[in-house]
Amino acid sequence: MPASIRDVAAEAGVSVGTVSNALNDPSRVAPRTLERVTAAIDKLGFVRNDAARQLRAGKSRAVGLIVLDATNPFFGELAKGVEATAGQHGLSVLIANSDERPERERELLNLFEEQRVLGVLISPLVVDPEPLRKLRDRGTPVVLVDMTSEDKSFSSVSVDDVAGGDLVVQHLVEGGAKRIAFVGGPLIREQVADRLSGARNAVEAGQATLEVIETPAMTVAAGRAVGEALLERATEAMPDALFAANDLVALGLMQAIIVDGRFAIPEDVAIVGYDDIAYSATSIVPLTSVRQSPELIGSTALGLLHAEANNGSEAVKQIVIQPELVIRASSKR
Amino acid sequence: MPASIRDVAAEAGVSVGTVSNALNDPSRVAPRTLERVTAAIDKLGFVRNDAARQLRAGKSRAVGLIVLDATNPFFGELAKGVEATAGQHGLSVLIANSDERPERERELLNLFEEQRVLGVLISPLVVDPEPLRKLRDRGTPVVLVDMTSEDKSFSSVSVDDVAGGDLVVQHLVEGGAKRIAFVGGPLIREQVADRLSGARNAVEAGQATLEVIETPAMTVAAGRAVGEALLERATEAMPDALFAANDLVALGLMQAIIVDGRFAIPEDVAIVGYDDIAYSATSIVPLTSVRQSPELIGSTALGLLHAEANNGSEAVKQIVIQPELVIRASSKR
DNA sequence: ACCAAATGTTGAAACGTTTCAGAATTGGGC
DNA sequence: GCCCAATTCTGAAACGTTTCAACATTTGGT
Repeated sequence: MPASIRDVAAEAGVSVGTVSNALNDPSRVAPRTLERVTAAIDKLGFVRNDAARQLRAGKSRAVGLIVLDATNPFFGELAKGVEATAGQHGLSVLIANSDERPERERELLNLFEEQRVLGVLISPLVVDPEPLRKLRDRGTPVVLVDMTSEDKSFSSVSVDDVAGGDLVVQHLVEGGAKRIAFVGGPLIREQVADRLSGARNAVEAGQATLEVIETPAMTVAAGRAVGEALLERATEAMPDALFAANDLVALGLMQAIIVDGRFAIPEDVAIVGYDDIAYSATSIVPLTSVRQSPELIGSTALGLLHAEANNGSEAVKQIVIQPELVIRASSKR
Repeated sequence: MPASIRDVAAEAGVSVGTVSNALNDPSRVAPRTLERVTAAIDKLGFVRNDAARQLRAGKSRAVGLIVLDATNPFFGELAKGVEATAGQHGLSVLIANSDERPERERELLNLFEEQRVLGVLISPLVVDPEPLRKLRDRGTPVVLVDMTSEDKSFSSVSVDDVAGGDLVVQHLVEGGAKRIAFVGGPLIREQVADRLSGARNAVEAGQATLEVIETPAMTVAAGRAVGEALLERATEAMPDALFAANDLVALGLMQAIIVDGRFAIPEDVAIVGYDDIAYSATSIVPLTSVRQSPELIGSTALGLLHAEANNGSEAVKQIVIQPELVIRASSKR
């Protein structure tokens, strides 16, 4: 039974209304009174009960963030961006983990709605927008993170993967690449397809050829397998530049080529990855990569949420962030 | 203005008490009534207001988790362990990020206390236990995660680093290592010192020598620097086994040795790391490492918290988890 | 058919805060 | 000393839920 505002009022010899004022707008209470109230609070160890405050206010000062995988550093950085911007608006952030399980995602949405959060930021799992739409229609703003919304009724923040692919291939061509291979997959994944499509744009503009090598997944192992296959080719059939659809694949390619030992990176083969995970900078040959700036995504998303919470649906908009090429040794020549 | 339980009661033609019962213990209400209530809930899109429920109940069904760095996969896995076990007890988890900043840590503790969480799991920043002690004394159980408590008044979950160091060196000696080097630092860090001390125990039991090479930090770059220094030695002065105090250092050592090319891993030099980060399994030569099982730490910590919330301070205890050696190619011989 | 027990339902109180209309006090100008 | 305005303080209502004693209805045994 923690001390309530009533206990504080009694201890300080004032009314509860005064204590409340002292808490929320100290300028409205006389200095002497304020002092007594503060003393009483300290003495009793009073801590405001947020449930009661929120019940009265009808809504909370918290936003919910649902990420796909707390283990992925990408989402950690995203959360940091969200938290930083939330702090500026006096909001707090509740982070939860859908673990890529749809039923967990539903549970969390319900939990957040019961909490009457100010809004929800979500990196959605499936393309079943029904629960999200319902939530939004009942008055909780929803912002999609790291994904475009098919329909334009949700705010969203995503990254321009076409531009990213374009950047990479432009850079490779400028470095003198003639035979480029794109490695990644499956191609049905929107992000992969967009990166490839950006690469195609850039190749057409330049003087190079583009070969596509599809992988079943984007892992180090998949990259290594493709690398070993490439090394069996005649030397003249070897691409002189590899664009991997993410960093893990790029690291796998790099490992295969280094173990083989016949080709130097970047002199004989340049390699570029995508995502700029922390380990890219520390690989044997530091990896050129495309940085998506998860922190920026996070803070932008929170900004949209805040706008929508204040101005309603007229504030809905889709923001596309431009990626950035981070050039390191694996492609420098 | 979302629908309240009162609106549902009116719609269904029953009293609010009945709706509440239907929500919390459906078996207590007649099937026909239950049906009407459910229909009314669906029709109105009613979602329970957790603030009111919590106000009435006096406490919430949520626990707070404060981590040092959301970006570190270690804490992501920890969070998963906590969430899984919390789910079994019908609790939800609010994750927040202290970002290694003391004032942020205090803010979050206050936020959680205002929310009247059932308890707090914290990977504490500094050794100023005062705010934690106060929180605990006001009735919120606190469990320290990944850190031993100097005094025994807090529950805690930590990992036995001495045992981990012992395991590693035992394994190396069994593989035939005669001249082992320990690489890591600074040695004032408790975890590093403990790992070294475990290594010393094992060396004394076996027939090998142990050299200590202290590093200023535990990064890939530091490991690579040590590796390059070792390679300048006469061949017969080269250690035949390297125990790195974490995986990043081990990866750096490995990179230096592979680039040099004179020594084979593990035939000439065995390498073992510590932490078993995800990238260890995918390095050029898969790395043997010591797994701390953050998920187990998390679920154990939540268990302690739950016990303390139910049984009070008599449930306080310190748990030390035994680490596990994961043997991969870098030390197999 | 009757009674007791079991089952189902009601309605008001209570949780701790904020809000706000109005009461009380203070202070300045004359 | 008096009046008006500005400042400060008060106290009760309201937020939406759960709880629980009391009331109502059904069931089953005889």
